[in-house]
Amino acid sequence: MLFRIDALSRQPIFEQVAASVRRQLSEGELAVGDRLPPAKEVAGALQVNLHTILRAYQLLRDEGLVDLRRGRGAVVVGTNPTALAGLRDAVHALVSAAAAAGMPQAEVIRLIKEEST
Amino acid sequence: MLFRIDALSRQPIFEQVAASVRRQLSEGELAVGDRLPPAKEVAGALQVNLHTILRAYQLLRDEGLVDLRRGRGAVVVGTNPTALAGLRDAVHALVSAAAAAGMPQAEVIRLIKEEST
DNA sequence: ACCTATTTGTCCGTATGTATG
DNA sequence: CCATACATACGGACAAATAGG
Repeated sequence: MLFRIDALSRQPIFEQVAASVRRQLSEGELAVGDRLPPAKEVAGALQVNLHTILRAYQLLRDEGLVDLRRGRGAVVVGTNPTALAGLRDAVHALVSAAAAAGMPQAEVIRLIKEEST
Repeated sequence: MLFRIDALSRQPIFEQVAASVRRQLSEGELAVGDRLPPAKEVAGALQVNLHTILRAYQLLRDEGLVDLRRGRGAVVVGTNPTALAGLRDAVHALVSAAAAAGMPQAEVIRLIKEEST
């Protein structure tokens, strides 16, 4: 996998790494189900700190592009404009809104059931 | 400002701090335009690392609740009435999307729980 | 069922940069 | 110019989940 980082750029390193992954996704060099290299490996290759790569990965996770799990790594999950992707966005939007409002999960589920009827 | 942290909780400290702010927002103890105490100050009071507080503040920023600027601090920009309005919309959008995808309610709730973790 | 290695998650500490006032 | 306060990055430590032997 290719990660090109410009140390002189004013753009943060973690942003550059995330952008690198996004670009490969949009160009089809990365597909759903593909696994990103372990953060430690990327950090070594780019000679940057492990945390910086993990931060990039976590950013991609927040964007819904990858699934991040301990012991398993980072797996591409997004990038397909399907009905399910829209649904995933809807879930994310709802959970974020609930968090912003300080609403507990149980109440969110109650609202879902109420709305479904 | 009150920040209560439970060191024994399995919930991360930065999440507890963010939740603390969200709660004060939803209860009107914090209003738009109010400024959160400097991260350094909170860190000192709670005896946790500065970064942990900054991470909580950045999470709140990502949720659209506060505006974060260097030298200026963290200022509340969002509040619960708007958040609650957005939440109603989010619930409606999700239920509609689930219906369109033919997804059963139980599965939607499972997704909510998964996303909430 | 057990153990080990892998990999992300969180937190701490420190240093330096940069925008604001 | 100077103090304040967030932003990024580095490094280290330990925890927790996963996978494989």
